[in-house]
Amino acid sequence: MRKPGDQMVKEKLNNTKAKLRKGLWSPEEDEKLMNYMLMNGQGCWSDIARNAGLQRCGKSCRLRWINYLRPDLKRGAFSSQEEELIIHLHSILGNRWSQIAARLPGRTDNEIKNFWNSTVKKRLKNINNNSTSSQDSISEPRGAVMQGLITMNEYDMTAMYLDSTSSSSSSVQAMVMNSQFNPFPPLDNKFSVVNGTIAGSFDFSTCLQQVDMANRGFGQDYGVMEPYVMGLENDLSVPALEGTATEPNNAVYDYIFDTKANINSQLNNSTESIKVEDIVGIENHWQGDSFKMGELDWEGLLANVSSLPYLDFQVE
DNA sequence: AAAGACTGCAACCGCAACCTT
DNA sequence: GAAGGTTGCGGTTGCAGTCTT
Repeated sequence: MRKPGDQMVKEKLNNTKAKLRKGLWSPEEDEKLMNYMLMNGQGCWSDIARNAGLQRCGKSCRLRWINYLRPDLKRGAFSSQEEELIIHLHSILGNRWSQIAARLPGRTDNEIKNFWNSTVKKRLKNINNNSTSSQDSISEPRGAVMQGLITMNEYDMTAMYLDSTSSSSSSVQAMVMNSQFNPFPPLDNKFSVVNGTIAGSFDFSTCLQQVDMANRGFGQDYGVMEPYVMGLENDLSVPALEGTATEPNNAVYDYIFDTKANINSQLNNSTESIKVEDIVGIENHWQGDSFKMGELDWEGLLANVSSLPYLDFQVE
């Protein structure tokens, strides 16, 4: 970075800095920047700031243009479809807001970040609290997991997701120890474990959420998390959940937590990494035919998701 | 009606990566 | 290769508007 060598340069810099405005943009400033951008297009931002007659730094101009003035920006609240997509993409990408924004036309990374940090996070947390309070005999986070395993209410799984990501004991967790245990039954054609052992780590909650989203698709409700339970039943000799969706099955969640602990200890010693697409099989993630939602090409968007770059999960 | 608490969001900050000289 | 300059990103902050008491 620049480190001015002499006092004169320093003073000049300070004088320049002192003139620069900060804080909220006035309508006049917006107009200046908008006009300049429409006339001249994008270029070097510090030049733009200067040439447009703005007492702002280039960085500030860039931010204002990208987050507010750009003509292709979509205004207004997020639709439920966008919300679903954000939750889904966040489960894959984490806090890579720019990458998430790249898959939501007309939305900015800042907007999505704010939306996540205020609306989504809070909503999921509330739902999680509600779901666990109805199971007061089961402690956290078990209550949440139990609830998620038993029912498929709208946000059970994402509530679990949030619960686990905010819990230090299960922040970055692993799920799969060997190929016999497949956390993604609907995706089993894609899920594979390297040499019988997962060679990296990923969020335990994420895999559960993947199952949730994969089973539901957009707007679908399967009621019970059947494939997950079937996976357990077929492969692990753990009794499947029987009867109604409200009966807890201690064996199932005990197994999951034990497995989780085992995997964690394995992964702590692992030095390799695994690609997320190997795990979730994104291109086969979405069931059903084409989606038509609002004005967006959701099918295209989802296809676009399949082109996500590989993500290497780091072992903690 | 007023004051304090809460919320949502625009904008800033620091950092890292990349490009240019 | 080093240093300066720019861009882009994610985390954080500050403030205006809204809600609650």
